[in-house]
Amino acid sequence: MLDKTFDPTSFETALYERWEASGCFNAGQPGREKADPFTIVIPPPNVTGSLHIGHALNNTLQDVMVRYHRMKGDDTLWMPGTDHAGIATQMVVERQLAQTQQPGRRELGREEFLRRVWAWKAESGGTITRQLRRLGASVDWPRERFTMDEGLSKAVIEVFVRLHRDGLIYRDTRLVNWDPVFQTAISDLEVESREVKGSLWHIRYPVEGGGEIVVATTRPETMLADTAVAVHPEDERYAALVGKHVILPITGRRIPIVADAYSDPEKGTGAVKITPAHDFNDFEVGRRHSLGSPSMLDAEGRVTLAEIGRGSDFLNSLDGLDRFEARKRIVAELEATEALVLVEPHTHQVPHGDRSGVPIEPRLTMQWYVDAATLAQKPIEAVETGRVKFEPKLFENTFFAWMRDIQPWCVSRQLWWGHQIPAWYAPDGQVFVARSEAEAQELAGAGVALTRDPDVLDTWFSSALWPFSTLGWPEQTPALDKHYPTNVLVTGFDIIFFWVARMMMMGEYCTGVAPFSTVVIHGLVRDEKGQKMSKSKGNVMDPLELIDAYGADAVRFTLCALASPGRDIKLAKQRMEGYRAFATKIWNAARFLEMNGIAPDPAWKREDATAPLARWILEKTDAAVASAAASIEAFRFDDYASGAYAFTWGTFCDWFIELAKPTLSGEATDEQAQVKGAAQYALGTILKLLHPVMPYITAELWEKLGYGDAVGLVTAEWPAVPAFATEDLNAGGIDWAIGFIEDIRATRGEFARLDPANAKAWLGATLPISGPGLLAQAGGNAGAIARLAKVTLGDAATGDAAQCAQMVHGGALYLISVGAPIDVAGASKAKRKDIEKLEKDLASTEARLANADFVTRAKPEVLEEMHERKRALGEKLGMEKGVLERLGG
RNA sequence: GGGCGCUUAGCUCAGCGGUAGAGCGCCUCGUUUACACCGAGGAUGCCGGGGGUUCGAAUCCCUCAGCGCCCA
Repeated sequence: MLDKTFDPTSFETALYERWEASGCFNAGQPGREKADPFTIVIPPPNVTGSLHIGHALNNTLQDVMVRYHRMKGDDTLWMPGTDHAGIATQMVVERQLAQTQQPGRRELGREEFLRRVWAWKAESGGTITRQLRRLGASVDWPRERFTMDEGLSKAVIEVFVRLHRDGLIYRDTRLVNWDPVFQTAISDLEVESREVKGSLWHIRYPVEGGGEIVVATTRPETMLADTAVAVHPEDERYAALVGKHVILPITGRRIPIVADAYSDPEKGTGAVKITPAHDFNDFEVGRRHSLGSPSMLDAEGRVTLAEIGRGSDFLNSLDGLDRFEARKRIVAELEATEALVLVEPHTHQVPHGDRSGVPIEPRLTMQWYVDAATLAQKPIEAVETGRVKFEPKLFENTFFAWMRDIQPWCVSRQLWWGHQIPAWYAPDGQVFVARSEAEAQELAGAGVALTRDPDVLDTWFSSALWPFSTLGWPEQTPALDKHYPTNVLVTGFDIIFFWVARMMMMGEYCTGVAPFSTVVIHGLVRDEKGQKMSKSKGNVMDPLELIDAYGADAVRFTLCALASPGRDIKLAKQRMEGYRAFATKIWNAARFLEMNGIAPDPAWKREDATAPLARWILEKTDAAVASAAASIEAFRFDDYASGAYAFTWGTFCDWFIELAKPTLSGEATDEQAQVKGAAQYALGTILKLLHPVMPYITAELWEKLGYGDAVGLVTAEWPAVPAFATEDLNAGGIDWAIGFIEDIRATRGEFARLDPANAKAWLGATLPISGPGLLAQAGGNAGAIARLAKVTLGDAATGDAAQCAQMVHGGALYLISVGAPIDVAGASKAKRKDIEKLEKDLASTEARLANADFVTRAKPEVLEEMHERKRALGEKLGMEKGVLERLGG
């Protein structure tokens, strides 16, 4: 017997353990050797991470698809794992070392430090994968991969070597985004703009031979490395100065005034200082004018005079100062020497490292670059030709915009944790890229001393290989053969560039095909006010806490139901309460069936179900199954959830169970047996239907009610929809009965509504209702109608209409004898309102039919519908007027 | 500044050419063979403003306004 109260926490964890232990989530289930594959690779979460609500959404959607396809009989693989998150992980371990007063990274040395990182990973790297289990994610755990695994590392080396061989990876000296905290290059995507309230300093630069030019800058300290002043070629104010030189304050260096369209005459003074080594735009200007590009900051963001030379005592005193301290001193010095003209408050966007949180420095260094523009060609074409589709399609624009303007991808990082670049240098600087040191030595020749590049690759380099490296590439493994290319990638739109673009570039390059055929983009999960969740705002919702409070199924269902394609989700706890109530409803419905001796019947045959109610629920069930499948296949997770909800609660609980009660409580007839048979089938189908989104409660009920064991549901066959399914959705007049019951209930309300004293007396009472042909029309549903509408049915309309509640239904008048006085005023008011509405509708329908253009141009079926509408409205209007008349109104 | 979206019932959102839908909330009523995390009934919409296309527009086009996101 089911417990009276539904408590998800009492069975969720145990169920998951059984599922996992049984291996039912794994690909290659028995008998599916020849089945179609269905494959999703998880976008590998950061190994240092923990599950946030965005992961919960992302993985719920994947799980819905995966569980659905598994039930459809596909050989389904959901590949799990994590990425090694170079900077984040190194940061975590370094912080841990510092907190426990252990020697730092540099003191430990690379080898020992890496040993510590692996130790950390072994101990703490499983947080997020444990949490995925709590969510119910049905991934193939035995195949779990990590981007630093041996096989995946081998793939990384292989790709690097191949790219190098093909000239698609090269070393270059360019400006990179430099993170002074981590002292490494980071990618554009790891940089976020933050609005900063700063100043615009106007500085006077004396012109050689007399005069001056005032430049405006947000970064005065970089003037130490200025190599020019630029003015707009058409700016008449400065035309005479172009070609002359200025003498830089502080360093005393002589630099040219150049004409360059980069300078905006409208901004500041119209003259800008050019510091090629410290600004991306200036770097371009420098290149156009063949300027030098000395740096004035070192890797830690401290002033260095190494490239600009020593000079005055003041200049020399800056050596080694932090960049912000140097700015203060330089501004003070400029002020003291009256070189500072003006300081304006100025709010501007400053790039910050997303991990370190400090302003990044553009820094001129030699790094390894991937020729992304070339690699992007095939992915672009794949999307253009529809080989890869975005859902929703709109996001293809975002993809194109980025891919068509893609910059060289800097892949080297000055870190220790990651895939060390397979490049070795000879003493003369010659580079040998090879799969191993031995291979490099072979290339270099015996006896040449080789040093390996100390840098590692960007984490995204290995993540980009994830869809095939996890399946064994570069080996042509059976798994790769079967499951690659994968079917779907699911990700948030904020991460299109990280995942989608890079996986597609590498997939096309390495395997010749796109790594997936559909990209499902979902929105961000925000708080109920639509604000982004953040720790600082304190509005973060922890999915684990939500699961504890509402159950994993309710959390999953909520996310699924709210997942309109590509739209952000405003998540309120209230929604989860609502869907927890849904889970409770299912539980109670199951209990009701159990209490009525309705049990799974493997021998049950749908052909035997001839009773109208049985036929009716079977047909509704079939329609719900078809619609759920179509929604999931169309990636309409919201439609899937709301359709299943409406069917389960509205159709099955509110109508089927209620209509079945008279039969169930009566004699053990053949009809009762049929209704019970249909009921057990419908409930079993509901459990299957909801299993992709609510795996726990469905499995628990599946087992407790005796449909099978909870593990079995995972691979149970998705319900079949027989061909006769939608033939007759009004089997035996059930739909008529429902409409009739609804009208009686509404009529009661109208005729009792405004008179509380009487209302109470007869709202609760069973009243006689009669009308022409009623008993014949009600047929086998008479008992149910009587029960649900609280009436006793009679066949002919008799009695004094003025003393009865009157109901117009389907072109006939029905009288409900009332034991107490009816609310004449209230009913008249309601009728007048009905009549008004009917008159309005009729008038507009008639107007349309009177329009010659409409009659000649509208589709025939629309025209016919209008005629029928006119007829029905006219008929109903006439009858409602009669009702009002008899009421004396 | 450039690009993309959004604006539909009090709230959150579906619908995207044939007379407006859901969930939640609200109001009234209700201990009936599961369920008060429930049941029954009800109210509520110039579908952001304006213009156009069409026999017909929430739905297509233009425009304005407000909001949001991305890129510079």
